[in-house]
Amino acid sequence: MRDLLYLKDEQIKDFIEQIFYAYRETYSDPKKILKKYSFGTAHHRAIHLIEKYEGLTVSDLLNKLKITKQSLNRVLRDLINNKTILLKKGEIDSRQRQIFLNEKGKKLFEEIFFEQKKRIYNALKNSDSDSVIKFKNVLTKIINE
Amino acid sequence: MRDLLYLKDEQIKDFIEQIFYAYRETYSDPKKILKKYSFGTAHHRAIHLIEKYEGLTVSDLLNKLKITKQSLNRVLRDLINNKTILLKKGEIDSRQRQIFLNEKGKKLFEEIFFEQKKRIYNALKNSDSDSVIKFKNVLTKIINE
DNA sequence: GTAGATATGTCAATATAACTGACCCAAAGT
DNA sequence: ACTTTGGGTCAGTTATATTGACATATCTAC
Repeated sequence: MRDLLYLKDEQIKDFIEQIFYAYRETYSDPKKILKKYSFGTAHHRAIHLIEKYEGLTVSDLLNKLKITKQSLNRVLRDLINNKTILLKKGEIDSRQRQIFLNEKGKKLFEEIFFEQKKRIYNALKNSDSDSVIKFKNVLTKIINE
Repeated sequence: MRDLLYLKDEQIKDFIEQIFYAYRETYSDPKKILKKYSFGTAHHRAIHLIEKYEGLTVSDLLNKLKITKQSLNRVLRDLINNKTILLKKGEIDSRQRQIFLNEKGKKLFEEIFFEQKKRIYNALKNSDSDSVIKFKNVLTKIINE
């Protein structure tokens, strides 16, 4: 049997604590910028995914965020009113809406990302690629567990 | 110069996305148990830290959670009323309050932790110790950046 | 020993982001 | 034609955080 002595409860408690801190700090960094636009972290998460998965549908976004459509709708409405995103009818299925950042949204994303990437970049720049790969592998396993 | 080609923006965006998922999933698992006691994730985080740092003071907890004392106070009041925690006067400085889980709190913690540890344990059990160490190192760097 | 700083607790109002439940329309699939 | 799906919306509620003001007890420094 594999040696699991390094995997004690105290180690697991550490991870649970650290995952909280990592999330909180990572999403705290761009809050000042968001506030300029009267947006919060809910808007931030949506913008992040819309940039990363350009043209994704409302239900795609719902599945990633795992919130109710009522909650998402408030966020999307704000972003539309602010001219940060635009919705297009789905090409294949015209019931669907595909979501895109417009020019203003792209600029906002870059501003947010500039602040947010610093933390990750600085943490990783002194790590070797093996550490980066292993970090990602473990993170993926935690998510898909 | 070190080769940083593996550290592109798209990789960093992945990490930002994955840190969100990892946090959300890790803290979702015990929500059913918390609900039985009419507690939420705010209570959960407090219980976790009180268990891990037994006897910590109110200001220690504030520094870890990084919320206002008014927010924390609501949580602590709920936990005290529920007889989950108890506060003792600080031994050295009697202005301080040291926080402890009582018997009921310890049982609740174990119940929560049992649910929550599964995800982390299963993710790590098939990883070698090098992966676990490197995962922790990167996570620590992200937090302390 | 008194003045000021510190640790904690509390009242009140507000903001953010989520929830449940009900209902609507348009378009697609059968 | 009928049902299902994707999306939007109204209304009310809950959970968790905020700001600001103020109170009390205790410690520290002079």
